[in-house]
Amino acid sequence: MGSALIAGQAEAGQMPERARKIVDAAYHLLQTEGLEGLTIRAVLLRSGLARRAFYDQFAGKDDLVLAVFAQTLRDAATYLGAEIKALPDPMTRLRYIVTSIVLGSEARTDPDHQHEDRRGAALSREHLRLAESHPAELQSAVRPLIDLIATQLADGIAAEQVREAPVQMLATLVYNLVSTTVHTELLAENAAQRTSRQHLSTEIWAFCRRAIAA
Amino acid sequence: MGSALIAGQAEAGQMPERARKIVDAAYHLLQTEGLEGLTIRAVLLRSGLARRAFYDQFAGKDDLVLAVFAQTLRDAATYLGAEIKALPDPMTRLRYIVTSIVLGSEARTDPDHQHEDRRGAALSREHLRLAESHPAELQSAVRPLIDLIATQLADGIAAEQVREAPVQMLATLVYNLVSTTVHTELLAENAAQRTSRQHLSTEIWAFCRRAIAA
DNA sequence: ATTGACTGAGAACATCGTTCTCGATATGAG
DNA sequence: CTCATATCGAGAACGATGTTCTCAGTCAAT
Repeated sequence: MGSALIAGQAEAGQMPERARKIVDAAYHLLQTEGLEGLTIRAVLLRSGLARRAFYDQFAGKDDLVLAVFAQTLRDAATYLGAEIKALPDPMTRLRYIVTSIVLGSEARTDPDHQHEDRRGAALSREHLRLAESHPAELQSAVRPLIDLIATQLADGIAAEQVREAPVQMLATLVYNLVSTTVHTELLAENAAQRTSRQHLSTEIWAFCRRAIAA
Repeated sequence: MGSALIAGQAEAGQMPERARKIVDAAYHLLQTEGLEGLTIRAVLLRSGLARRAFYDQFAGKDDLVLAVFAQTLRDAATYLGAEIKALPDPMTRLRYIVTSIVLGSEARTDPDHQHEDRRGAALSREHLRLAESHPAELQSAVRPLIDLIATQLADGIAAEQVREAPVQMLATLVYNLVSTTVHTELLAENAAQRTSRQHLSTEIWAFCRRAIAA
């Protein structure tokens, strides 16, 4: 489980094939090399395209990052949205969403997956910069996942499991808390005094649950 | 109130004068120009020092940012630590700390203060990058404020106002939530559909209060 | 006064995002 | 089939940045 959170090849959509190839290259580069490795030159090298082709499809690097952002979150929301259908009530669903984001690819030492955090961390890092330079685009990129959370919160309010509050804002708080904390904590941890991921996931959920509970 | 949160000239400490001048220049540059304006060349221009002098005092740009980070948070912790002494119980103190961070320089239109968010936003933006490249140094830079929060949480537990939980982790969660959310929200807001800062501060505190309450 | 370490000023280098140039290739009209 | 025009790949070029290097000038100690 959780692996589909990061599976995402660019879906067919109405995106030109060129753009799709570029986003795929960036997606993979972010995963293996981190944000520092995501350069236009590297993307072009990996996608086999020309410089010109890139600037035909994207307004600039920010535009590309935004596209990767949107795709990752769209994939995650789609995957989680399907997973939680089987769960009985809003609170359980929220817990599943939150812990899935924290646990990500299950913290296994599997070398195939050890880099999967990097894209998430990189995107979190870009969050604030994009919020400053492209607020509208960022908001719409994050919307799928925020909306998924907000929907569960609204259902939770209806079921009187969640306190009455602005769901959009509550959802944003939850998302920000989870995404930035996860990457701060996980990156800061020395293998030695390592807070286990499972433990972190439990604590974050306890925090969120109390914060939103009726 | 709140203005001392960002007053900070570099305090005397055991820091060489050269380093202090550089940090001061960076501090001010970050405030007026934002992260994009913080370049080594600009710092040198503003401080009147030579390139060599900079690399004598700091290992690189990251080292400088870390120093600004540390100073800002140390100042904030010192200021808030003094302010809350007058307050009666841990929960009230926590509320004061949280809302002070959110409200920052009181959201006034005072042109002297309108840029004060920029440094905070810039530092938040650098948080994750530094967490990845200099985890230990970052942690010690953030420690003063985290510790201040953790102390109130511990007092709160003793007074049975706060649930029993790992205070250090709880403090980290609160700090991350507040700092990143504030800057995400405040930067994303169009002057039109603007969530008022006061409102945001109330919501965040409600969120935190419930998350930590006994 | 001479030597030697230190240091200021900035040239130089590598890398980045972005733009520009140019020649090849493809395409459509006559 | 030929030629004119548009399209596009390949990469040079530009400006900015972080970092390192060079080279005098300065200042202190012997």
